[in-house]
Amino acid sequence: MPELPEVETFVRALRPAVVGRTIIAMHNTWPRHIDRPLPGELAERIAGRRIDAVNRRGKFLLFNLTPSGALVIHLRMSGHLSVVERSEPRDKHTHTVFILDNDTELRFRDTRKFGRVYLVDDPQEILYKLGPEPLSPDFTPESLAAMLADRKRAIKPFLLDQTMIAGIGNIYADEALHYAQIHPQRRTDSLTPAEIKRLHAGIQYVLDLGIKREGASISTYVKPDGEMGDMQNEVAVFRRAGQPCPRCGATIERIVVGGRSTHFCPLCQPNKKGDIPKENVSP
DNA sequence: AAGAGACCCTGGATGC
DNA sequence: TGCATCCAGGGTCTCT
Repeated sequence: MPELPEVETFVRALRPAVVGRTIIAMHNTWPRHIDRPLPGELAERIAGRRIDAVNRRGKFLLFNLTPSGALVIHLRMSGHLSVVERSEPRDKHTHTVFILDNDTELRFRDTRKFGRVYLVDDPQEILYKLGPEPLSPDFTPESLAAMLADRKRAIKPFLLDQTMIAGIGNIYADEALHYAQIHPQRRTDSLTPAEIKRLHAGIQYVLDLGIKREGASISTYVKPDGEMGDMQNEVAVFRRAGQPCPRCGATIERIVVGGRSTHFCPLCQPNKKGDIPKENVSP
């Protein structure tokens, strides 16, 4: 499932293929893919606009358009974007297509159909609720500490809350908590300064590694070119229940927290404040 | 504030 | 072999 590193991988791959291209038409076979405006109106309005930049905010892709506006895409569970020759046959799950001015097209394939497309004047219409970018300088241990102290909930759903921190999904939440040796059900206001520092480092470490490895091909995700990412080989706990923890060898468990399957090591992520076996402290 | 549950979807896994 | 059923998973919404 595309999270921040997977979306970043799409952005980097698409950028050279679409920047400077003009969209000449849009085709859609699944109207619910288009959040706003109505599909017919989007097709009419987007034709003739040029893509000037491709960026990411949280898990959203942003295509800046000239003379105005932005195309915003969220891939949700199974979305995939690629730019291919128009002559290439379309996959049956390709529901939205932007035809470009050089005989290529930007294809939005989405098996689960949860993805969404928006054409807006100002992306803030969609993005205003998002929390900070976890890899930006304004995300610091201090800013994280302030957010955590302010509420009383389990840390795992906190990490998945896009209004707190933008871009973390189920894989990277579990991995960051394992890195930081924090139990997923720990209350946000119970974390010690040392734990918060480790969590901050863990979030940045796993997301950065995810980007370097071009995403985790664990369920359906593949890179824009159809190849698998490499992050699935670096994963310590996610979907590894029953297997040994790479840090301490204990058996990884799966529980449900906030309605999401959650994977953790019961030995190096104990559910007690500060209770970390000293032989298992990470290097 | 925050948790629980429903909803949207399909393919893969499991059950019979 | 084949059919029915369950489940994951991000985000949004409603209810408590």
